[in-house]
Amino acid sequence: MDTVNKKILLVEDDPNFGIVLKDYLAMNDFDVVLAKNGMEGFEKFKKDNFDVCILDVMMPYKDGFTLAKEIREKNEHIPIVFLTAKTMKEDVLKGYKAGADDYLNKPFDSEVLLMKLKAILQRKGTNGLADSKKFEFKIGNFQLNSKLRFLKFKEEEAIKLSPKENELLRLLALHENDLMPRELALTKIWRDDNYFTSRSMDVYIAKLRKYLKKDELVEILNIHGEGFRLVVKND
Amino acid sequence: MDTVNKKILLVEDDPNFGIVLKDYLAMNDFDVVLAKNGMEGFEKFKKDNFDVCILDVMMPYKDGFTLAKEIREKNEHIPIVFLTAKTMKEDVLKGYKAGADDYLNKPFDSEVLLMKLKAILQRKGTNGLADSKKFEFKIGNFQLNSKLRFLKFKEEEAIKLSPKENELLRLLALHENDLMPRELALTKIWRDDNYFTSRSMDVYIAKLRKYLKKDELVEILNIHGEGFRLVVKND
DNA sequence: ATATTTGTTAAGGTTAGGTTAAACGTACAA
DNA sequence: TTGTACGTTTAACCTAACCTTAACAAATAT
Repeated sequence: MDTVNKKILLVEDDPNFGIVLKDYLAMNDFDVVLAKNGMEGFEKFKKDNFDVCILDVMMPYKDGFTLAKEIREKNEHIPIVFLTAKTMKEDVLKGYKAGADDYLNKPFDSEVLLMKLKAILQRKGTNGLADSKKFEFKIGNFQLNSKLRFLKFKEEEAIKLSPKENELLRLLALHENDLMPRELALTKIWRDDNYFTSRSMDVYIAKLRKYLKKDELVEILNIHGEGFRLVVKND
Repeated sequence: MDTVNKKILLVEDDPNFGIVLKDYLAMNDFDVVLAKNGMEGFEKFKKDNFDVCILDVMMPYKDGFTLAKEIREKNEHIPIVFLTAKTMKEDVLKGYKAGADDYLNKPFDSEVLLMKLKAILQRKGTNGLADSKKFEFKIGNFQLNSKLRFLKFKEEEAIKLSPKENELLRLLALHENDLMPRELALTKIWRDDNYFTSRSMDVYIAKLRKYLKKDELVEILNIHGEGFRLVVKND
């Protein structure tokens, strides 16, 4: 099962309201990253894996709609919820065009927001069967799509991954910054745990390291006798 | 894109409002089936394939939430939009629990409803159940008409496609930019999955690649051991 | 110091896929 | 009937992809 909380990117320029909402969501077992404007929001989005984005519409530098479009380019499945002070129809329409999953007018009932988040997460399937359905990952400046088996660095052309490379990297990503036990990979991916499969896995670790070398923020560390750890610096 | 209208199941007990809304949606190129209550709504749902359901909450015999649950049992992906006269919080919460995709309070702006429908249908994209009806596709600079079995590049003369070529390309297009599993094509088109049908399919992939070579934005990629992916760059 | 684990590269074998051409089958026309 | 046209399958050959094993070097543990 997953003991890890759902991660929310909250982009809200009003610092007072932002902090309050962040704390409220944190109280309800969400991990919240707060960004003060669209720019910062996009930077933070690129550096981490989120389950939902909550975007304020009215923001300096970059409004919520523009941000939403940028986010959609990076991840076409992540749910986006807009917050707006205005009930203006044009805004609503623009929001849906920008790929909104939901829409809330300020002031809104915080309980309704919670309910919407729950509903969205459930619908996207990231709730219950999280691991088995999750196939899009952000690893530093890389984007891993383990369904289509490719790894993309920034705007470079995607590298195709072999099934073993793909599953191994996915497993490491699921345990990002944490131990991924050697035995886990062997039983899950190789379905056998012996000297040779273990050496085979080491070969794949070497391959992945070669791919990931492009980004100095990303590294696969060995924990002697235990397993490996996918480290992503600067969070 | 597709010339076939999206089909909506509208369940609304107020006959005046129901008819007006139905006509309004019909005017906007939806095929609408109107049901006067939950019972009738469910019967009609079972008898046809819809793209979206719009359910009134307050209805005699069977309310919208109950109906939504029954519908969900039959089809876990079909989008459901609730209409309610009340702004009551409990209703909203109950709605999301029942698997709502969206929510509208009466009176609502009909243009907003249209936008929501569009957004929902777009989001559900090509994996809606309306697949079987879809036969016109834009693939980069190509236009595929899988009913008339031709493929047209820009203003050039249309290329005639054989039945197998046509069905295979159509299946790829339905999964544009996503994995089209090898096995899916074999079972759907060849109705058999063995070494020879598989090789036959490869031959057709080669033929399609030859046709599609004209447009460098379009490409059929192989995902080793999984299937193929029709990639369209710059959309 | 010695044994064990890990890092890395390269060679080998196996399977899947890319492509072209010939064989096959069916429908239709002469 | 025989021929022709068309779509599809099978064959053949080749390349690419994938995974394992081997070999040796380096790090780590006992």
